[in-house]
Amino acid sequence: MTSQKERQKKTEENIIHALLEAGKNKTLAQISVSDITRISHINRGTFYLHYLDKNDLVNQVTKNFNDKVELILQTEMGDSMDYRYFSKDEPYPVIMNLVDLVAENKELVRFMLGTNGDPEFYPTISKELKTAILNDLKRVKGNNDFSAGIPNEYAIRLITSMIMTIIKTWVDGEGDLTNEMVAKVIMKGLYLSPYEMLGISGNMGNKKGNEKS
Amino acid sequence: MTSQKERQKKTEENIIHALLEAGKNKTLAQISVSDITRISHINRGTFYLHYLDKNDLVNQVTKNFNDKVELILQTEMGDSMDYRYFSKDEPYPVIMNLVDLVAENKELVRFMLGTNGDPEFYPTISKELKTAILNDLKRVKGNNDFSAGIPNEYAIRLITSMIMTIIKTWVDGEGDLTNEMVAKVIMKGLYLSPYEMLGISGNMGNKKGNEKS
DNA sequence: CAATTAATCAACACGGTGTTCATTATATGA
DNA sequence: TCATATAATGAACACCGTGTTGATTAATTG
Repeated sequence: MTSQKERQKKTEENIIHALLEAGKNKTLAQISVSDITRISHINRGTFYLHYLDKNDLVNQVTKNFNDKVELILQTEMGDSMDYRYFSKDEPYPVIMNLVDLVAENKELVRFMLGTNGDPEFYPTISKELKTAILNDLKRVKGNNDFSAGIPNEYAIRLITSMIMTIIKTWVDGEGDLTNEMVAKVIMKGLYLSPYEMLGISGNMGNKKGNEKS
Repeated sequence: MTSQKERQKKTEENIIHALLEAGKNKTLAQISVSDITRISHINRGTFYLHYLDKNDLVNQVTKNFNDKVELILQTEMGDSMDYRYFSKDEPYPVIMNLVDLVAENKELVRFMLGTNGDPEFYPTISKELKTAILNDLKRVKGNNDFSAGIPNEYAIRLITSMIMTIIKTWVDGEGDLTNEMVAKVIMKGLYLSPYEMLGISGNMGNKKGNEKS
């Protein structure tokens, strides 16, 4: 029935599941290999047959996810900043694919982005996003700097943090929003200012300045 | 010369300094009490005369900072969303005070917000900001929901993450921006969309929709 | 100078780590 | 089916950081 590889795979799945389970009560740092093996009813020695240590486990799990993110960014990013998507009120394919990926790994993302998770998770994905966005910007606007009074580094970090914040809000929440709804929220996050989102005098601070009084 | 209290205070300052020093190479979780006492040339037993454990140390340090944040938010928030500041191109006093506070504790904030820092640091300040903003919104717009197609929870989290991102970018960077410049960047973050910041067709996705096809 | 308090030092049991080696359980394929 | 791999178990090991204790030294106070 079960091959040797399937047997190993099942053990590793148990280990990963136990990691996420332990993560409900403890920080990643507080979780011990002993915790994981206790929860997964696996011998502690067995753990070390599969992973070098706890860090190795976490690295493999997160790298697996990050690779999928990179794949999406590298293959789908070309369509971003295409105005047609706005006129159709459709999210960029990149965005849609990323959201779908998150949906497929919601528990993992919730844990890793959460207080108990891996502090490296957010920065790693953030950096991937940042690179992809920068490439597209250069393609659209040329190599020069593209600031409206705001240093590039700030502007780009704000975009990535906007995307990450929406995703985090989504996985943290009750999950009532569909994938497409979340993708559309991200799209709005690109062309709406915070005050516009809140319905606060959308034009009071337009770029031309306002000398009403 | 040095009183007993000053003696103790100096020891605690050494401990805190050693914590930040150790944080340059290790995660907060990886830092051991032994690390801290080695760096500060203090007996390990002495550490336990001042703090219950490593967590207690971190909690005291962060709580001290967070209390100052709350004080600013509670005393200065009233002026926020006052249009006059926009017409004068001046940052809200709240923003200015927060930026000044960060400037005074730059190394601490850099560490705590960084990958090696306390995973609770960001969420705690974020929650404080969120509460303050919500209170002001209710004051300005009444108790109802204030969405422009974006759920409230998302919109408010986006504002706080925008502020936090700018602050993190600042403390991470070379520090070339002055306090006032950073405060102004935050102000722009309130009424500019990411695409507007990057100088990308600021009106292509306005709220009325664009059916140019 | 005597009393008080801060800091040091050595020793302790405890718990998790990563490794080892022998043993048991399961799958493979001739 | 049976011998052979290989996956998983179980027990033991030294190592390291923890948090505590009790005795000692150092510094401040009045």
